[in-house]
Amino acid sequence: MEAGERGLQTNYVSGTSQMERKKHHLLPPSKSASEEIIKAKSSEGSYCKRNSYPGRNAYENRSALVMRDEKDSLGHDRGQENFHLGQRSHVRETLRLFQAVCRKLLHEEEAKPNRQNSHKRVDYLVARILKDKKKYIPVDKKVIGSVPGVEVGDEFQYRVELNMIGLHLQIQGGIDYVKHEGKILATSIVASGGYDDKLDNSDVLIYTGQGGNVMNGGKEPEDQKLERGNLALANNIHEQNPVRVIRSDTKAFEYRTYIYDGLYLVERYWQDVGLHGKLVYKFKLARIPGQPELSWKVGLCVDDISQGKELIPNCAVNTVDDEMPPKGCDCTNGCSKLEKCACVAKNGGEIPYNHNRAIVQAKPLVYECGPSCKCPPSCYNRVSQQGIKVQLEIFKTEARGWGVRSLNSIGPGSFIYEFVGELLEEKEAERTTSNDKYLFNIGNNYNDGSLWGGLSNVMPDAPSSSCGVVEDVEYGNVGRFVNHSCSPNLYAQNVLYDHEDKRMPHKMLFAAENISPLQELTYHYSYVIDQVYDSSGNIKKKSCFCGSSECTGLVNLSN
DNA sequence: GGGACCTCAGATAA
DNA sequence: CTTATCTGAGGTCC
Repeated sequence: MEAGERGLQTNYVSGTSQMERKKHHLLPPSKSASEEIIKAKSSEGSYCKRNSYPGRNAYENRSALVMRDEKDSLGHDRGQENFHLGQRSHVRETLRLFQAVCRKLLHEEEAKPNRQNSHKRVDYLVARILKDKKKYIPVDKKVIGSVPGVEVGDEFQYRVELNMIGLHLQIQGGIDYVKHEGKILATSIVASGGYDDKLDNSDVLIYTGQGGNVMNGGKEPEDQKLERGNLALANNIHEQNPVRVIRSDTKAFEYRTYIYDGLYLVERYWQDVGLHGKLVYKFKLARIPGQPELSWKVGLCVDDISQGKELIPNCAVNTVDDEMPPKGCDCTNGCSKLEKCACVAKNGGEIPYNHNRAIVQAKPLVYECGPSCKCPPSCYNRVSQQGIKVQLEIFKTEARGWGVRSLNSIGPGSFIYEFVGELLEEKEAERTTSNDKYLFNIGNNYNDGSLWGGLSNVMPDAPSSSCGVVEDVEYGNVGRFVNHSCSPNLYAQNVLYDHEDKRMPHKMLFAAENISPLQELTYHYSYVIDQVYDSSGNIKKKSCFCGSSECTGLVNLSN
């Protein structure tokens, strides 16, 4: 295999013939960028990259498309695999950064007393900033077929995110296309119900063409023309090249999401009379078989999934005893007067959460309003104390025993659950730890880089320093089932609200990124190297199967 | 109070 | 340089 070809490969294989396959392997991201990434990532823990991608339910049994490739030529596909994994962390990093800065700016907007001259479109603003800072995934030419690093089931909050990672390069347009050998071919579409589409749950999608002022109510409706996006989609039929489909789910839990639904082929198109009486184009797209099932489809039968399995009840109240609580704030208006609120002061002058209850950024310690505060439960500074909001489920993973996943989409910064454990002095922890208990340090997530100075460090991948040892005991909640990952999607945040003992903060787990339904929740067990010994004095290590490209392959703990 | 509808400013690619 | 575009926020109406 030529090194240069590596980047040309996409994960897509439709037919069996080499000729057919070639059609779908077009227009890669830049070769130099790909090679750089491969170099940077492939040396890290390669043997750990087994069956699953980091924390993705739908990928545990991997895409059949890739499997087929692996049969063809093993060496070749390992390179491709590495490339994908490298790109994947790149993609995740980019999205996290975007989301983190969005939360930050949104937070600032919310704090403004009058919203007159405020930026209404935080998404555009942040997109611009990241573009200027060259944080976008570089795209030399538009990719036809799978985009490396993006997997079926991935979810996004804003359209610009699709643009940022090269999944769909139109900011608002629904049909993205590229010129190829004198013809325009559609590369991706966004189906969000703006037009009169048939968006049922089958693998067939009837997509309405663009134009005709269907979306623009101000103008006279016209017949749609077979040009631009419509022409591109029509051309796809002859070329048989795949189209990436991104669906919008407006009925998602909490907020709307865009979901990457995988590759489709345009089968035919026709004209129809639209709602306004003018002609529109309709395109029939069929999902290419062999791709991972979409979780939102599975989500339609949530009841089936949860049957016979344990659904987690609301988070157990913490185990801290009832010492006299400290004095809280006297705010009666939900602590919106920042300069007057005692709790806000403890947080450095701001409420650490957005109005949508997402934590803005990791801090060494977050002070929520507590029982002694006069503010109502609806106060923006009461989030994690209100317990689990997402539906969690314990499930059997492929290679890691039991794990935990959510039945809902989870927005970045959302509170997930409280780790209920018991604080122990380190020595005592060593002494009392038996083989089957979880023992690990909970780091504090303090990150000193200012947002603008250290953009890439806004939301840490893993706790950094340690400040105590927690042992999960028998009354431990869902946290005991959450697996370790070297590139986790949760992180632990210290929170105080019902007492002021900084040695015993609540360990609250928040989402570090957008998490799709049924995707496994993981976090970094921030262990301290060489700290855990077995009974004969040997350091305990355990193979790690998290599948992350950053995986070291070993977890130093007894598990 | 929430959902459906409207309006309007918008950034970018074509 | 226009112009089109399955945004996204905010408002209104029921």
